[in-house]
Amino acid sequence: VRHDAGTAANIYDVAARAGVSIATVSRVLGGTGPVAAATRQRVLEAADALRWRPNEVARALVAGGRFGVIGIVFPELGGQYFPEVLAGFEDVAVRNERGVLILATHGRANSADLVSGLAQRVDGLVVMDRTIPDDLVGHLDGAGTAVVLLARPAVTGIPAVRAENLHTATALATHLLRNGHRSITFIGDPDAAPDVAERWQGLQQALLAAGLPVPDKPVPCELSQPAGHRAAAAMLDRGARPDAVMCANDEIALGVYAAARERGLAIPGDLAVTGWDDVPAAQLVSPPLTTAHQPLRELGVRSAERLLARVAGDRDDASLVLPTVLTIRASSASHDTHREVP
Amino acid sequence: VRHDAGTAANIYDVAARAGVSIATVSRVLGGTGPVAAATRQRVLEAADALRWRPNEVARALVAGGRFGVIGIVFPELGGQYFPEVLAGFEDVAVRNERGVLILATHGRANSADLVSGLAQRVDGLVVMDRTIPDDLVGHLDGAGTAVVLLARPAVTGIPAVRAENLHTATALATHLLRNGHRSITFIGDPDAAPDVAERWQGLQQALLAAGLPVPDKPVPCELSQPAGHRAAAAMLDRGARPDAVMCANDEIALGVYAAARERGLAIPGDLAVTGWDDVPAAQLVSPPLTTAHQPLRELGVRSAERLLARVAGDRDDASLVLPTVLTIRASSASHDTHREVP
DNA sequence: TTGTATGCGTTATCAC
DNA sequence: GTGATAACGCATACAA
Repeated sequence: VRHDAGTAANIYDVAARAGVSIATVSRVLGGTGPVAAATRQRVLEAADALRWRPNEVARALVAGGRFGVIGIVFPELGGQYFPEVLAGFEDVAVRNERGVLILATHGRANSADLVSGLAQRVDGLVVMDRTIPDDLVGHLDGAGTAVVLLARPAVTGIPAVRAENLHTATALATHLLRNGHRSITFIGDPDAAPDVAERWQGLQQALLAAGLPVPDKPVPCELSQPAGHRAAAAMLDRGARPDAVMCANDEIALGVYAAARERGLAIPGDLAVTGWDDVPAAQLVSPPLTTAHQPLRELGVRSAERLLARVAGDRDDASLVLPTVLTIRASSASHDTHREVP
Repeated sequence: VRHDAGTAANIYDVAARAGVSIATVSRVLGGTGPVAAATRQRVLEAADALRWRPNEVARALVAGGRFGVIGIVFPELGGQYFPEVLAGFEDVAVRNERGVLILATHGRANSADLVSGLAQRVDGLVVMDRTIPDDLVGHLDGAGTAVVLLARPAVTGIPAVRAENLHTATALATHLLRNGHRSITFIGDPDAAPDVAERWQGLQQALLAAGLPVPDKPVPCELSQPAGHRAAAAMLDRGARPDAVMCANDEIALGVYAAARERGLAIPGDLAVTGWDDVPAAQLVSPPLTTAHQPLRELGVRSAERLLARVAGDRDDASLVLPTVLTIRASSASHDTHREVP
């Protein structure tokens, strides 16, 4: 006499109501093994009446830890970048009938524990940036949780999915140089993410190749608009006035816009600005922002696909680099052709 | 002789290595019951050597379905709105040591099944918009999965968390009327979300109160920038030229900006525009966009908090309405004071 | 303080 | 075609 209220029915309740054994109930719902049509009908009706659905946890336990769930670990969740990656990831997951578990480490000290816990509840994990130490990555993958890395270098035996940074950054810097910008400041923290480090490196290489002085350090800055605003304000207010600033992402660049506007500086007349990511706002602001278009959504899609393949036993550990497209707009034009009255 | 490779160790392996029973191992790691210091030490060392962590699935099975995971169901994942809500939700979850499982229904026909499946793996679920039918909401809550509704009306016994819409929309429309805008078109689909329906209703009420003709239907439009662009283009190209458009959200409004710009129409000189949400881009575009600021992140925070309370047994079913702040910027100024040359 | 035995809800392997 | 029953990995009441 179960199924009073509050408590969900279990397989025994259904079996009793249909007058069969639990084995038969399991066969009917799992579609495994032969069942007489009449029996199947009775079981289905009983399950329906009791609103019973097999318990996923018990199912996962007997399956030896197959959950039908994949996870993704972000450093943060804000901004435009991570949500777009997540959207692509989720799309693939749902298409393949997998649940999606997410975690943002926020630089917490116990990130490794959090991720270890997460790994216990998923079939596989996409790990982004430097959210956890390399040895944990290796251990998780060795312990039966498939792992794919995202936006960071690969680890032996474990594939990474990334977007191109170095060459695109060099090309972007070269574009600025061609437009007559000589002093170029990088705003962003290379230690914040592998992607940022590569962009900074790309700028350095371009300056070196042009025979220009290479700044030894960037203006450190978080990847957010308020941080970009503050960093640019501080820079400009202490009298530093480069020809151009190359920002680690679009949000920083939009913060620079605000700082420049406050100080009556014209873009690109007084200061050329470039971003990275090509967020929707980049083409709406004025002047439209020169940036590098990363396939954000596709990063999520490809990493999810690789992860599902690995969960299914694929041992291919080749990394994947997705193309980034330089997107030139008005914010990086030469001073001469775009001088405006502030 | 377990723990060869590839396979994770279990509690028996650890117990054997430490020379104790599995009960003792369980006690040590769970912190339940008394254990001699020396024994505890041996167990800890064994667990460490085998890199063993208790299996969360088995643990959940024993606990009768307590997973330490909460879930949230979105209609979609794109745009600026959902990610921000998610960020707030995730923050509360992690602070309370809970995992986060997400699902976007994308209007799929089998959404109810997907959500039912999700409910099997979480302690509680925040359900947003009209992603699943009311009776399923009631059933889930009755079957042991705590439920909190978000951005939609409450169901008997189940609380909802929402942001204010009706009064704010009326106030926004009244603001437009005061600025001399007489014909106001609503762009957005009231059937898309309860929030949108209330905004549309607010406009109707304001027009009615002002004794002006009330349009019988809005211009239907998805909540995205491209859709807003298309809808506005179609409207303008068929000669309809209202004084003002009130958009269901900011993304639609930004699409209207693009359509207006293409046609040489000045905002607000030829067409006043308002949005909803106050996304970051709203203050960056020119002219800055008049909108209504919803506490997006707080919607996520509050719904997560209510959910955790319900998971813990709280039966309070009072709903919560968060304040929305009308944010007047230049895009809704009167025609006279802001006429610009296109 | 520690060990033994049972149950959580399901699937799968046997018999029948 | 169908029914017992043994795992799956862990927590815990009960014994010792």
